[in-house]
Amino acid sequence: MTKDMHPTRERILDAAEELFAQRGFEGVSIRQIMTKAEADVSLAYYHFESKRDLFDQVMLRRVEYLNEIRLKALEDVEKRHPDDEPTVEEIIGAFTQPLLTLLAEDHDKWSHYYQLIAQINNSPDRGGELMSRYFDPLVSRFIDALKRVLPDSDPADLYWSYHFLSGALTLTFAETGRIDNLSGGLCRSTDVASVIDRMPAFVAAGFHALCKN
Amino acid sequence: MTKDMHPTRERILDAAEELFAQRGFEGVSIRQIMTKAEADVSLAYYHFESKRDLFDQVMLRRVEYLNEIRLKALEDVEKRHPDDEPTVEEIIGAFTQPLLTLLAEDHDKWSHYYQLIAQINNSPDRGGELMSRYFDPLVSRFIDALKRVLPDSDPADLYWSYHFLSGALTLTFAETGRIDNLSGGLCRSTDVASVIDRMPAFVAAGFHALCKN
DNA sequence: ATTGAATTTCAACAATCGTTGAACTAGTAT
DNA sequence: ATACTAGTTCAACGATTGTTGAAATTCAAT
Repeated sequence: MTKDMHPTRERILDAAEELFAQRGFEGVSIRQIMTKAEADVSLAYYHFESKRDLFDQVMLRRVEYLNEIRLKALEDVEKRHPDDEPTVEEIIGAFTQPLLTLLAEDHDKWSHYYQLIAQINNSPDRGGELMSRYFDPLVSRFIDALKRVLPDSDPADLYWSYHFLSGALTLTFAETGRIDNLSGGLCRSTDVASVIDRMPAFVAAGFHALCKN
Repeated sequence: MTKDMHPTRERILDAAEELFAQRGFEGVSIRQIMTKAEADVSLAYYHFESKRDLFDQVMLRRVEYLNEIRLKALEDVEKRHPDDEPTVEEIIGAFTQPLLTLLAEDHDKWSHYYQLIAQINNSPDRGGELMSRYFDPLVSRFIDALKRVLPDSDPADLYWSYHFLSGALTLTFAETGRIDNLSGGLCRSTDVASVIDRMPAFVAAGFHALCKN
């Protein structure tokens, strides 16, 4: 139990995570967060330095764990192939499946955090900067692995392929309900199992089409 | 010249479009918009009913034209195949190329509007609702065309494939600069030509992999 | 020159914003 | 009992928010 377990601090982070995810940083006030957390407004400034710091701590609370399990998934794939090379599908699976599995297993815990990531990834203002800070070391590790599997491909093709993957993945995280409308209820944004079944195949085919050897 | 050409109104819409795109609806104040538009604060309420109405008019100003040219592109593809069926690549090209061509030809005019769409598409709050209102009639038309080309595919596969396409396309529109960081400058978010060269191939391969006949 | 409508300016409103300092409570160690 | 620290409450600050009403200006039509 090395985790910071102060209960009030955790309640504030939970409330902030949900509200930031739904309405963005500027769309939510400290008062709304503290009302949802059932705590006094001033407690926000006892446990955090500022609104911006609160936002940063919301991001930091879960990002480290995510990067850990995704790195481990990639290392497991590589260990499974001590002599030959893994497939593109296996590497992409290591990138996406840990996230999707968490979401499927405990939707209430992860959905808001993923929605927040979706918003940041598509935010022209500081989205690139924030996503790079939190995820690029891990992403570079994955792209290196893909370079090894596709050694004769143009690196630009690989980066753009990752870009398309990133867009597809984070729109899934946003869970906007649009696919529900569009399909007349046939598909549901929150149906993670359907995404697990389909996204790796879709994305891997895109990589193969673009990053030919 | 049937367009509404009131110059002040257009300047307000231009300023609002750029600021909403960068910082979101709640991240921008009327005063900031009117300062950029070099007009008095009250003029916002002479030309528009409210901040929300201003936002809606920013959206409406360009959406009709976009839907027109994309529908025309699809009809052109279909006219080119009076007897046989067009390819998946052709239909996806009709969906994406008109948008990307506009962006390549007049980046200053369209980039902010596209950034706004990227943000809305990934906004958990009202993103699904807004995107459906503005684009779903057109999108349904495209999915129907794809159903005709892939008659034996599961419709759910088609809707999810479109979902992945939508995510890849709108993250491109966001132009966050992340691919610039990640690739160490090799790729640039604003390089539309690179996207035109790659996205249709990537996405079409995904459709084929998922929506087999 | 005068009317009248369209457009713009100026001043202000109540509400809410992020943030702070001082007082208060609870519990632990001396 | 006392002192100390962590956690919490209360009241308020200056600034900014969306919005409005009335006055001033512009300009074409009479």
